[in-house]
Amino acid sequence: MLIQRQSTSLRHITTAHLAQTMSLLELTSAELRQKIESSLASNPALELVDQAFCQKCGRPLRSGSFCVACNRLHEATSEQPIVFLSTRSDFYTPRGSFDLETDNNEDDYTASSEQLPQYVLRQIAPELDEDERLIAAHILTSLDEDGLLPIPLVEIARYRSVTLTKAERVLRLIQHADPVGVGSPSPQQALLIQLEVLAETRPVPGLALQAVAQGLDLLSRKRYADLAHLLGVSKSQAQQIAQFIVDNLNPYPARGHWGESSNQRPALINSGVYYAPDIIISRLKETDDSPLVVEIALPIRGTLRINPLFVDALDNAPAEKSEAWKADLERATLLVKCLQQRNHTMVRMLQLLTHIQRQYILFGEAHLQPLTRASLAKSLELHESTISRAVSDKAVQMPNGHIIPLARFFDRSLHVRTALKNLIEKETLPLSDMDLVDLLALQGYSVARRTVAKYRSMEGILPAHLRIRRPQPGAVLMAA
DNA sequence: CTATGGCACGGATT
DNA sequence: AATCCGTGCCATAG
Repeated sequence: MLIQRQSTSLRHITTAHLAQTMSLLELTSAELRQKIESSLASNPALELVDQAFCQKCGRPLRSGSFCVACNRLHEATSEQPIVFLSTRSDFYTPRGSFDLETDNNEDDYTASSEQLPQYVLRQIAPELDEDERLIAAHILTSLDEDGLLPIPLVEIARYRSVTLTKAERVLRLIQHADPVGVGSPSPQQALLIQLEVLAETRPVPGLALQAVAQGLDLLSRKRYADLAHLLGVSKSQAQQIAQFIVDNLNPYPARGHWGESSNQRPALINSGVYYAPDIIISRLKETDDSPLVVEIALPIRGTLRINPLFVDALDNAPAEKSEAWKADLERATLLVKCLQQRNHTMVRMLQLLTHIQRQYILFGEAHLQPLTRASLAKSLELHESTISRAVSDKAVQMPNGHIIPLARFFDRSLHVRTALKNLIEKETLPLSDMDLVDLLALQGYSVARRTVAKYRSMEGILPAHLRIRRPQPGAVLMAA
């Protein structure tokens, strides 16, 4: 009702409204959370009520997302997935006291509810003396939520009045602890350290180092052609290197690896800490015809709303403050509205998306339905750029626990590639690309010979004449 | 001569 | 408007 009361005054800023709705859409829940936190801190008109409300009827709720009366879970069918906004704890990487004012208590790291810092510290504690422990604690509590160190190390050294060399030693230990690369000042450094550690246990393509060191921006922009040029190799080799990097490294150590490729041993990079997905999909029951349950991360626990006290205070506000307060209220209302809009769009999109890709979600990559953002936009009657934004950078946790980018749902060729992989795995005699074209055609996939070659190299599979007849489907990654 | 990789073009997608 | 992706043609390796 509060919102309604303001809606008249809102009318004149609908353009701003739209603009902000869009920008909220493309944020991941973690990013959105930051935004909300900062708005909350700077805008007195906003208030966070530590109370959840049933998403159906709006009644106060003790746990879950629906009240008992509205609990529709039993109505779900295998056709109709259940999609709702959720505050389940998996979505939150607890990062405890991060108050801007009071982060001067690095000393009592044990008292903090942070998990990553503790986890790292426990690993390296034996190698540290008392002083160094304090430095480590300082560094670890300063990490941002990606596990990177946003402030210069010198500053910490100066603050702790120790030499930079000493601080560096500590940082180095931290970086080599489990999530490898944690505490690095930049994603690039994190990657370099991960390569270094990785190289201790298995061969790493030498060019990967160069790619990260010199071509990182090309890499992240997927400018493989330029990257290839930089490294002096072919484009597809460059792509293979990029693939290797994506598969094995993680520029944001505090996030878990962006799953898939089950043959990756999680020991090294993975840890108790993982990147909280934006969406979690699970089954209601263990059966194959079970309805899907889709939970969309709410960026914050509790409910964000306009503070009623603030509205009351507005009436008898001192004249000179009145304007500023009104502005605050407007911004706050806007944010709340946009948030609702974002949630609504996400729910609608996921509903349809999970319905279409049900087979893929349950039975794996071979069943991915080729789907474009455009067609989804059309059936939802949304603009395609809306879908693009809603999809970009989001992470989904699948029923099998893997965390993948939401964009994977729109892969145009994944099903063909997996069919291809299967064929090659089952082959007794190495099949040439031409043979593969025919076999794929038999399965209903018509692709050109050249395309088969491309898919092969995407999957890191060697050409026929270099494959052995052994049934050894292991991960052949690089051919030097 | 056959199997593959490189490059580049055109249409689809974002 | 920018980018991605499948394909055709040609060069090269085996």
